[in-house]
Amino acid sequence: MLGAAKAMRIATWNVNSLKARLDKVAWWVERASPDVLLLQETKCPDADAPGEAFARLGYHMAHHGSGGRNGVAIASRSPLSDVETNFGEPLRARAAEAGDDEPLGEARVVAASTAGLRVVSLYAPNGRVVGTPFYVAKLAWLDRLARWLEARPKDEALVLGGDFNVAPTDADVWDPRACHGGTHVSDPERAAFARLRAWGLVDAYRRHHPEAGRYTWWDYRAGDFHRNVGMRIDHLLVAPSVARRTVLAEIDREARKGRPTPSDHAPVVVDLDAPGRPFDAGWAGADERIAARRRASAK
DNA sequence: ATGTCCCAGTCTCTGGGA
Repeated sequence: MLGAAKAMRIATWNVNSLKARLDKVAWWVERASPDVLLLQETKCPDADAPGEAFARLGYHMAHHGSGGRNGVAIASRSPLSDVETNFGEPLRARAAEAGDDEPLGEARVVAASTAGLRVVSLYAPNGRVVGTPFYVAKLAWLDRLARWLEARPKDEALVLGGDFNVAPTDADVWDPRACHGGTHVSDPERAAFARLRAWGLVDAYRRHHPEAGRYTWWDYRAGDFHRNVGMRIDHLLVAPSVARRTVLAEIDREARKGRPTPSDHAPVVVDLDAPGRPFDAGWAGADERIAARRRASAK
């Protein structure tokens, strides 16, 4: 080998309002120093996207949002080109033609080329309740995502990251029985996620971490984070050529802690190429502390 | 515990969404 490629760090994070979280995101950028950061639920209109703040941190930014809800972005230390929003759909016309107008009309995808990669930041619909029109629209959106993917060249250095709102297996939820019948875990949602993997995408976190109990989202209520009552619904899915380059993957639960209020999601991080510095994502000892807390509260 | 947080609009409170 003619010298190892320089290490590169990619992260995805649903920040639950980029405006409310700007200081926390800036702190985390300093902490983790990602080369590429995929953001979801910015809840910003494009005109209010904090491009200047990111420029001061050393990042180029592409943002797609209309404010209020949803909103996605890509921040990269390298320039961004060929920016595409919502899979290149004209926002409403072709979506309505496909019979799944609302979710496709929302700002849920932005893609760009940067640092030799094609990166996609996505925010899948929540689905609310199984069997509702919102759930049906979520499945339609995931189907559209799969069809978009299946039309891509197989040898592309693709990174598909974001909040998929799907926990792929029972190992990705705190209690399969408690979750049964809800969204994020239903067979059709899991089949939609499996279809992305069947095409060839690799779940980068699982490639490095087979253990259960590792989540990316915890409800704000009822102390769910401190009891580790969560789900792994944020993912970095990477093409085979990128998967071979991954040397580390982590979920940074430190980012879910503290005040002012954090996002209800934690960032997912993957490092490519040469091993960089180790990443203490805050899980060391956490399982034992959570178990002890459970034993104490059960008494 | 129906438990919190964020946003927009009705705007120092309420309702919707997650």
